Amino acid sequence: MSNEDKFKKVISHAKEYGFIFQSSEIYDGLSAVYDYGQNGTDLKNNIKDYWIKSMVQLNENIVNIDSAILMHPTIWKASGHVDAFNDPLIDNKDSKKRYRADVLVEEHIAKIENKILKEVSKAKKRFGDNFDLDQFSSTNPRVVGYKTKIKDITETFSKALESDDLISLKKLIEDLEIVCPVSGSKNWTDVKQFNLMFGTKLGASAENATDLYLRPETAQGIFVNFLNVQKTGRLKIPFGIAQIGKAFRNEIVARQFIFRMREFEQMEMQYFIKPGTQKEWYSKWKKTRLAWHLSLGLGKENYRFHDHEKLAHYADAACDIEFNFPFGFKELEGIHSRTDFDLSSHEKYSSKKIKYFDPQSNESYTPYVLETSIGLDRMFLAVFSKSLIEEELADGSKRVVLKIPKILAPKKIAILPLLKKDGLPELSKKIIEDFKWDFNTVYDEKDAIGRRYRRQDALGTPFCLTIDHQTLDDGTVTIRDRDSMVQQRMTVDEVKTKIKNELDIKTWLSF
RNA sequence: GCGGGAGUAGCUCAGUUGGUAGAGCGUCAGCCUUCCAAGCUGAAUGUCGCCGGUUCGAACCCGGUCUCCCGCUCCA
Repeated sequence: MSNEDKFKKVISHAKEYGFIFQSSEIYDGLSAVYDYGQNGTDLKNNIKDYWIKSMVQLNENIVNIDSAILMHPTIWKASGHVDAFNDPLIDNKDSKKRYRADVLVEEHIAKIENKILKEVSKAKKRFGDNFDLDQFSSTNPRVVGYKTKIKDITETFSKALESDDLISLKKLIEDLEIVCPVSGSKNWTDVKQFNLMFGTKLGASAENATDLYLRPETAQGIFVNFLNVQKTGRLKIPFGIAQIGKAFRNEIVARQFIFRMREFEQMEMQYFIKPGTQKEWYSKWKKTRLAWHLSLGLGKENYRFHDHEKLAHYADAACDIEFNFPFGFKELEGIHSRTDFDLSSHEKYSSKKIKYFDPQSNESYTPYVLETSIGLDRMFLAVFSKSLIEEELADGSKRVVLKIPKILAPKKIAILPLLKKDGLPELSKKIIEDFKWDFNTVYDEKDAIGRRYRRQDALGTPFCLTIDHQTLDDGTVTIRDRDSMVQQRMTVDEVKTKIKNELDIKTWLSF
């Protein structure tokens, strides 16, 4: 099966079995927005729970918060998003390629700088030890010419950028005769400004409303609450603040099902550390986070690290944990060493002191931050797509089964009376009463038992309990395992113990 | 945003040069059945993505639009 076919099956299975629906479907849908259905919500909540347990419950120095989606607009200036999430883009009409207009100009400048370097190295060869760089640069006519050119371009360029003057930016590209690297043509469209943040308004009356953004990431809610949490929680560095929540990005192109959505959910943890210790914490969290993924048993070969070469403005080291999605290896989680960029920046913009006082060393400092940030929807897609298996059985028949890690399965147990008579349904319901306090339990009496097993397979239910006449006599039931299809007869108490063992969080999360 | 493909039942899809919509699977009710789908009987489910146009008549032709998939592009 090709990857594309496989991906299509993932998407239709997700819909058919109540995991994911397109948002507003009866109104033709809303682009790149999806709803989680009855089973998808269970799975998603179980993923959240697995993450929270691992990150917060098992770490006494990591706490959980839930900050608001709406935040003070200045936060996004301090965080850098107002600048960084605004891209001027331009298309080449011949090659149909799109470029960032500012990058085109920057690359052009870099080319001129290269020419200077060439001149310098030529001169170095010629003059040997007598070479005086400063004197050469200020007197060589070619170099001086290049330098003037760069100065002129930079001036016009930064003026245009600062005032968001898109017309001048286009004119600059035309004047510099920048060509498309692909088509080689100078046939450009106008420069268009794209803002990746969703705008909204605070205040019901139009004239007094304040412009706000829906948060493009959850991290800032943690940074701006750093002191609140640290002081009220009496937390000592190193400590972490975790948060699960929605974020919004007005992606230019949102694609690949729930991989890139306009409204999505992040699970983030910001770990506050002493400056200078970021390298060791970076590698420690890389290890821990990968181990968390591997604990689910989706296959070691499906994960890899991808180190960022071009670092974001806030980072001094960064990498992604990539997962082998049906459309290839793509980012699933980011691990970033964010330095003190965010806290310092908020200190500056808010004019409030944001420092940590270390009682042991008696010094006060701005903590460094190590971030782990995972896309919850991507994690869902990773689990779901890798779990969907179409296998051929010994008798040649096919079976579609969702081999979701059992700890994450939306429904844990299906109670199935072998026959719809002789008191078996009634007995089954009694057993459900017993199980439903501890496990998400479902009941099904319709159709042949084999068909019911397959139905549960398609939903990923790990255990099926079959109630038959022998159950009436001696209280034993048949437990059937989703993955191996093996059946065992045992008492209800033994079943309980078995399931509790298999779903034991301690076993899953001990790594 | 550009290019390509697509949209008909819950899912996968068929539908003749334009004549008022079907199949398989699934679902539901019942029968049969003592442990792994594809046994029997019956039933429900569609503004043929949406809007407009052409036509006596449109799932089909034309225009627009929305949505999805792929490639490019973008992606803290």
